[in-house]
Amino acid sequence: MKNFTVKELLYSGVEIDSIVMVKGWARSRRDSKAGISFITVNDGSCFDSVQVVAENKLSNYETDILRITKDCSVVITGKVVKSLGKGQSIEIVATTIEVVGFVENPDTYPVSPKRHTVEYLRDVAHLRIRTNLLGAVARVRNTVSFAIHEYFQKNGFSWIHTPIITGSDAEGAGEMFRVTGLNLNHLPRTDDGKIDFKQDFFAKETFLTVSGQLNLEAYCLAMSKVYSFGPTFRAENSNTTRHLAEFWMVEAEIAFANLTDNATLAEDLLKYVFKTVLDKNADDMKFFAEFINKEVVTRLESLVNSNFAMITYSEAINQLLKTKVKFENPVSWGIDLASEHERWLCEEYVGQPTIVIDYPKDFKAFYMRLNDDGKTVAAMDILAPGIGEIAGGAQREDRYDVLVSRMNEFGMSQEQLDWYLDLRRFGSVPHAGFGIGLERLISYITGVQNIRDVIPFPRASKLASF
RNA sequence: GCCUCAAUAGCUCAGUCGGUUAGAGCGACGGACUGUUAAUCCGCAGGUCGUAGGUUCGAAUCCUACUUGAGGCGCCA
Repeated sequence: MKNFTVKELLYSGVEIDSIVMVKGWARSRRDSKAGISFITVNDGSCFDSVQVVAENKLSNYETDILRITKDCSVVITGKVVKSLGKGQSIEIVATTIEVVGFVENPDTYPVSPKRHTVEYLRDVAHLRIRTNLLGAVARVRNTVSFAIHEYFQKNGFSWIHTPIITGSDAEGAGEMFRVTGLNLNHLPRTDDGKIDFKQDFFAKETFLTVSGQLNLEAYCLAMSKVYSFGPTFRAENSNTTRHLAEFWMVEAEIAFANLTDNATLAEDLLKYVFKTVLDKNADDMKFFAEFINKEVVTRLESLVNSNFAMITYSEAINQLLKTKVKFENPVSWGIDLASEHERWLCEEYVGQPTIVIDYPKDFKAFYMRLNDDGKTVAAMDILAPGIGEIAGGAQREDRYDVLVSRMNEFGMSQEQLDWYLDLRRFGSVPHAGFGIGLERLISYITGVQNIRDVIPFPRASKLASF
């Protein structure tokens, strides 16, 4: 007898009268005194559950089947029939139902068949996957991840596994977690009382990566089109709906390219991902549209068929100065855009994802290419309504002298990044890249507002359970 | 890190001005009914009111500290 996933049963045209086996978890049980019970079974393969009809002539009807509660694990064998009821085209008339694992204490089982808040479900992250919401998120996350690889692979990019442990403390993207093999109770000291990292595993200070970009640039200047996709770590004590201490980031880097090429690539990638999700996860997206945010489907559909808006920082400042909307943070050329400014720009002024380019050099990273005006750098941020910054990137400074002087402005030691400067000495080319926060992207796609609900087991300040 | 708000049944919440035995919905359990699918109806059980102090004749309610959570800001993806 063939084993089927629920998805195969519901959507692969399994023939009526086929004898099948399906395994999963009971979502609900409803009894009819006519002598039958209805058990819906979900196995995570798709949003919908398959309905199983259990007649009271089954040998374990009284002893087992009438004791089935939400999330008891079951193995069903039976015949596929056209459904007599509404809500599904087919159902399974069971010949056997084996309850593999009952749920102890169904009265206090954390994921009872009722609405739960996402805040509560975070405390039971190991069980929350059995809800419609978190199951749908998990499937979309998978689709997004695979689509990203698919896009790059179809377009000639190589996937580069940039290191997780880094010795560079100059990446500048944020506070870093330390990596050490030292015994924290007996730290070796140098003569002047500082910690002697020469005795540590790597014989130097090391950290978890905050970005694979610098390493990725090295591969870019040999392989032309590269990307990395993996976990990233930031030790910032950020307490928001859009920050995590451990998150996944996609970074792309292209050679012989400028900022426009970069923006085009990012936009094309995002559209591909949106289209793929709409295509593969229509039922999950329908659920988000119904229960989370009415607009998640329509806004993705319209994005796929339109161009992202692009605006320079200077134009953005002009518009922010023109509007009658009052901001907490005063607007003038030279300020870093605050959340309220970004939100107004993409939500009110433009109304869709917006690429802001050419920021003042003073608050952007040292590696961004200085524009000819001497005041701005070739940076770009992609802002998404409801989320804020979803991607950030830049054309890189490819001129050795300019890069060195920028590093000096930032008070950075050349010694530390000598290898990075080498890339400008030996066959340097204009190149550009960007990073996309995977969780922010999923948050935007699904409408699930808190980033902690779109990653399986969130790590954030004071949060490392499970 | 800063600001604001919150913590009462398994979950979501109500609880008036500080006053007798702390309530509802959902869930669970029992029953009725039904090809049901967020079923419906009836019934029953379920509480050290986040923790520790304090004020008071009396505290879920007022005060202090702590813990945890949420939202906003900053940092950013």
